Amino acid sequence: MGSDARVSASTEDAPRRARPVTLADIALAAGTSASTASRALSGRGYVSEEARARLRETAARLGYVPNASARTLRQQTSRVIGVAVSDLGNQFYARLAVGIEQTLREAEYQMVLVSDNSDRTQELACARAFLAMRAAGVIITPVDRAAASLLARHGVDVVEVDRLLADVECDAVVIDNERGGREATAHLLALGHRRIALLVADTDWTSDVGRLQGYHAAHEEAGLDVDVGRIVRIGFHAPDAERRIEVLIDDAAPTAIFAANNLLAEHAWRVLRRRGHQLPDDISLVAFDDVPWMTMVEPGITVIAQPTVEMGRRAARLLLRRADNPASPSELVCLEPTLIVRGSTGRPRPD
Amino acid sequence: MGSDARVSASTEDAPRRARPVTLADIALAAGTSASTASRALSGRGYVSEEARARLRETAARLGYVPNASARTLRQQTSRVIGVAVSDLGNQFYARLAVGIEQTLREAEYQMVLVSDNSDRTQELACARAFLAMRAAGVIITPVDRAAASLLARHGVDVVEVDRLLADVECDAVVIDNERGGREATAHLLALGHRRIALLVADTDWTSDVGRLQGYHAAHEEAGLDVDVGRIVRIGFHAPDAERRIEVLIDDAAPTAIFAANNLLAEHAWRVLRRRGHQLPDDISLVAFDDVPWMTMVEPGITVIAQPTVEMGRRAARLLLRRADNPASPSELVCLEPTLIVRGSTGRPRPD
DNA sequence: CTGTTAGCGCTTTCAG
DNA sequence: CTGAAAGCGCTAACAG
Repeated sequence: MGSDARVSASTEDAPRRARPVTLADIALAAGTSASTASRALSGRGYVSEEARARLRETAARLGYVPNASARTLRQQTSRVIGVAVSDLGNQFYARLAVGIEQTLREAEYQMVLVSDNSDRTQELACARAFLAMRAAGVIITPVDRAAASLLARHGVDVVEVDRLLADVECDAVVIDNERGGREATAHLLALGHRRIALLVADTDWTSDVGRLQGYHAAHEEAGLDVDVGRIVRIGFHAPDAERRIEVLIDDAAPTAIFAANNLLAEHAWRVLRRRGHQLPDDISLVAFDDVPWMTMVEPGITVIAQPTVEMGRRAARLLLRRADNPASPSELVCLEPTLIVRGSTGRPRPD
Repeated sequence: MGSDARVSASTEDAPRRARPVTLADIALAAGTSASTASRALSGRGYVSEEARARLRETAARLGYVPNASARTLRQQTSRVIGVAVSDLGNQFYARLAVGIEQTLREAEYQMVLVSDNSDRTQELACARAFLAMRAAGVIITPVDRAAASLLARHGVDVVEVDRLLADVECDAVVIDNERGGREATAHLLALGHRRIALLVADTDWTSDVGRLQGYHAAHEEAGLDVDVGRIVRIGFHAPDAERRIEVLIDDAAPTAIFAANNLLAEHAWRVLRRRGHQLPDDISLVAFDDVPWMTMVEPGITVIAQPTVEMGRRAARLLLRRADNPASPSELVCLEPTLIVRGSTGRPRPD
């Protein structure tokens, strides 16, 4: 390729790896002291207009970039917010991060985003890293109690998103998973389904447990018993996910499937298509967590949608609020999911 | 885990934010000096086995977390790598980040991920933030020359990913966009298409320019002229993207469309479906950048696939290599895209 | 309004 | 092998 067209520009004027410019350099160049320079550039404390202008100009001319470490060390707090999510490759978490960042940016905080791959060890390592950088707060989709607990013990504010796990007091943003699970199931029951399979992650997270409870509750409200043989718990990276779904279909002969997250929905959908089951005539499918492909496939997937980006924004706002008012009682924000009916659900085939 | 007593005690009311444990605290508790404690815990310098064990134990017992700011300030460099991508919500960038993080984690670097929303101002702000935290290096999907230039001027190693933009020497990872564009177009030409529309982002990035050139090159190789009326340049967040695609279809009556990124492919696909065009009978579609929905819709989308995660990994490796050997000449890694033929392309309807 | 001074927590000479 | 001392760059008291 034509990579050699990339000429090295005139590096003469700027000595390559020059010592970074410090406040002292600026003070010297502007004929003042470091403290005045600090006051002028940070905007805190009294500085004459004249001096401020001169220092601003000097700083710009010299290409001054404040040293965040020095500032953090001195002030014992940073403008960094740590964010640890379970899986960046999953659009749900990516969109959460988008919402968080929007809000933090407006408040001039720096998001430090990390993916912990749903691994307790990695999550704990993240927490430690956030502590090491003296993060002003942490937003986390928790995998294990240890991380939030460690952070809280060190006085770092934590906001849990998507699920509640902490055994310490902290703010949280979730959706009403029980209601979501109930509405998904009730929708199928109302259509006349009586053999509804549930695919749900095999965690003890409140998100999955809530959806499972909703599934039970809907049956109960309808005066129906649940056959636990129709409930399949499948871990995040289970390599045999699709085979287990096939077995479920063969053994339990469900007329409908409720897939309690977007990944399981994708697996279920692929299995159904591969085996030639028609949606919704042969089998109905309801998903949890609306992602773009669900409106692209034919028919579209009926889904319990989450306000994902908004969840991120709210989490960030909780943290900012607490930065202003550390004493405020911990708050649980519970947003509402929405049933969106598309073509993947219909009446069951008469027996 | 430790005593529940301290947790419940501190949850009660006041002094929440206990002073963090420092090296001096550990030294004191272990009856030694801070320097020895530092040597013991960081593993650099001579420490007796006995002292090392004792200090390690004390540090663990007190819940010591090293202060990254102090260390960075002292050592004049950090273990942080800044990563700025154009759009976290786009799976391409998310997967890039996944690859980067994998590799950095193994090398015990901390990724600081930021989305700059393809905005020059935000990108520059990110660069400044990375400078402020004395990042050991930066990986960037560049939007503007200014950011890389600023970083390089301050002696920070930069790796560009996905496109080449810098006017300074730096490492980079791209794919052969020209070849990808050529293969996509040649595939359509070979099928007999003669009116091939091109949807491409309206940037001057090498990625888009390369794909455009490939489109031209394929026509040239086939001895065919390009009608520029079939080329539509559509910006990232263009609200009228789909309307412009409709106009294109109406005005230029293409028998095939080459959508040069996953977003444009999605727009094109939605327009085609909405208007009832059958793929590939009425019109063929080739995309660039394979994402999951392309194997879910019917028919599947023929695509030029990129090794996205691998691109991230390679970028991280370039940075690590340069950390070891700062003097090494700048390297351009160019990976190969792959044509995957699916059902969305076929012979044009005979006129 | 401005300069002096001190010190955040850590690492690194440099002597012992 | 260990400790004392200095200092990274910045800001907050505190005098002037």
